[in-house]
Amino acid sequence: MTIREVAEDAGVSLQTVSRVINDGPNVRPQMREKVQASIDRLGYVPSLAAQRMSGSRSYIILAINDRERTIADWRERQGNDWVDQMLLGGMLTCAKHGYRMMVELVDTHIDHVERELGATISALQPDGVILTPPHSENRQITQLLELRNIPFARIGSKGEGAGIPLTMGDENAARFATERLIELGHRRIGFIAGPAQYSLSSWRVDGWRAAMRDAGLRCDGLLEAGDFSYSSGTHAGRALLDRNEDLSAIIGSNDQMTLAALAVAQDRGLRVPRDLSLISFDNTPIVRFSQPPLAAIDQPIAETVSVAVDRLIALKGQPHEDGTIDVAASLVERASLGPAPDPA
Amino acid sequence: MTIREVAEDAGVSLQTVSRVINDGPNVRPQMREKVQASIDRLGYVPSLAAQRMSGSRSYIILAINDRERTIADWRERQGNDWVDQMLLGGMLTCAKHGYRMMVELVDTHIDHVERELGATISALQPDGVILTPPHSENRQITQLLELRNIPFARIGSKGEGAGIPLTMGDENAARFATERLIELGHRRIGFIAGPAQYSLSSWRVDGWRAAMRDAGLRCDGLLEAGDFSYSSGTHAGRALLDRNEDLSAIIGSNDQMTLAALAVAQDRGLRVPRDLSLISFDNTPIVRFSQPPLAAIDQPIAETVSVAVDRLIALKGQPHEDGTIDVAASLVERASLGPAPDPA
DNA sequence: ATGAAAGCGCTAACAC
DNA sequence: GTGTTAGCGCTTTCAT
Repeated sequence: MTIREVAEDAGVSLQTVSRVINDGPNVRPQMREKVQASIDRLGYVPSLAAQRMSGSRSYIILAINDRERTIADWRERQGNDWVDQMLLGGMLTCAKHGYRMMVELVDTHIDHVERELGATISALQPDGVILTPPHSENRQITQLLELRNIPFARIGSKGEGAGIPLTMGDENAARFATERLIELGHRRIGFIAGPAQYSLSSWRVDGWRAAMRDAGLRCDGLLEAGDFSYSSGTHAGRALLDRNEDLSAIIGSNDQMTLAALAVAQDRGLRVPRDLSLISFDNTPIVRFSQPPLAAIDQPIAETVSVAVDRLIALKGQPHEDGTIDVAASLVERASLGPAPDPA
Repeated sequence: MTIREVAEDAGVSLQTVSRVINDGPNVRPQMREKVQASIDRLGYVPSLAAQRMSGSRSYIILAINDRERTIADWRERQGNDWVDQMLLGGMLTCAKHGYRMMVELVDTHIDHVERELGATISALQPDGVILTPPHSENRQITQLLELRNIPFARIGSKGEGAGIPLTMGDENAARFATERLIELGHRRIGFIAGPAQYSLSSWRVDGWRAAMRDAGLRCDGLLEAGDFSYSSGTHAGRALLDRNEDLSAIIGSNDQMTLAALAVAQDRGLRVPRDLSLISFDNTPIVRFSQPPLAAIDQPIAETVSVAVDRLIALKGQPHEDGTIDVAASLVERASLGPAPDPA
């Protein structure tokens, strides 16, 4: 089935068929209908490769994830569904526009980034690329894409520069979680930050700090940083509890670290939420199954990716001018969240 | 960067470069080296679209999943990592061969299957397709692929016919799980089967039946069927417990149903594993977090998909002759598994 | 062992 | 509004 056969069938030129396919101008409605009828009857679908070849779009959006972390997540089977949520938002929205989403894993820290990504770009020639942390702020990557003139979205990035910046309300989410704890009577609220190479780590800290400050509370000794791993959460949890006898709540910057903090607390005989409340970030599936289940800031990954795809396709290469797009996260309350213990 | 520039740079014809790229014959080692040097230096990577256009392979393997079920899993965020495991096995193995994996969701039960899948095939022109249950045994789909001459793998399917059949040791796994329970002293072992439209449902039943028979045990009243949903597991669990006072173990054909059976048992005051042992199928992430964690047959999805990709690429369109490929599943023992209660 | 020519299916640019 | 022409980057013949 090629465009030629459709043209013959409809008794028109290739070009007219092409115009119909691409919703081009200068086709009489009547003609359009006739051609469309042939297309439908013959079950014709244009070849992506041929469309790409003739200089038009490739109809492919490429989503890029951190290779090492993603593979580790898959192998460990901890239920992290980041990729699934990306696919949910990305594939469906791509499909809506007649695009396809492809997923690619790219190493961050090695020096081959350019070669690795460059090769993928050359092979696939995607119409748009979606970068996720920590790639979103990798200069090598953003520069490569800018240079090659590939529109891209940066999830978890706010900087000016090229590419569409999108965030998931990190600062507000942290602020809101903190405010909720304060509302429940908590005064000493510890915070386990993510690693510094993720900008969102510091945004979350900012939100927490702001809420504490607004409530007239001090943050001294209440901040620890981890690297998103369970073990770093154990370490941070211990440090916070060691240092603060009066600690009554902890906000962790992801689920693994917060689960670790939960384990530390329970090891020390603290009851959650009676003695200690916990709020996590991410809301991956497993937090519903801890004892008690963890309250968590839900990251709207699917929607963010969906918005990114929409923008990428709508922009068609024109630069994005509207500043950072923020898709708000929300707090899912669960049993790990309770009123502050009486100041006995 | 096109093949032309490489040819000029190396001072050879386009053809020679093409031969080097494709490991073709009739190139002197010396020439090959020279061209490869140019390729490396210029960072040339052939365009997938152009390769496809000129009649050769598309270097794309398409993995097809059930649309409704997959989207439901993603939305519900129950931690089902089937797609992730497919990607783990599929993407990495594709990459090893210079291929890409694309994921596509296809509706099973509607009559548009042919149009829907046909359109995808026409657009993408994949070099191979991987079918997962229940698509693996959908005649409309297999016939379409056969007709279009697209090599495909059928996961969870044994029939003769076109396509490479692959299974995950369903019968043996069920048999082994049953034998393990018998070894632990269990005599009355209930089985919750999956829905009939999945062949693997009956294979698993067969394995259980065979093990029971070999041990001289009867199966009467011990079989219930669900549809893989939690609620169907609740129903089946109740029926089994209602009917069999002496029931001491249940094997469920997937995690959701087995978790439901666990809840039913606990609702009735049964302690697991003291009063009732449970073994599940799938071993998705959440079974580690139930109380107690569920012993489960681990489905080697990643490896199975990896094998499928390998075969698909190796065969290059020649028919597969070696019969069903079986990738063995294994039992992961967890706290839901214990000795049978004393026949007090 | 290498090169030249033809064409894959489509769209852009131009003609009418 | 519609048709014609050229060419995208590559691999396939086929010549040499």
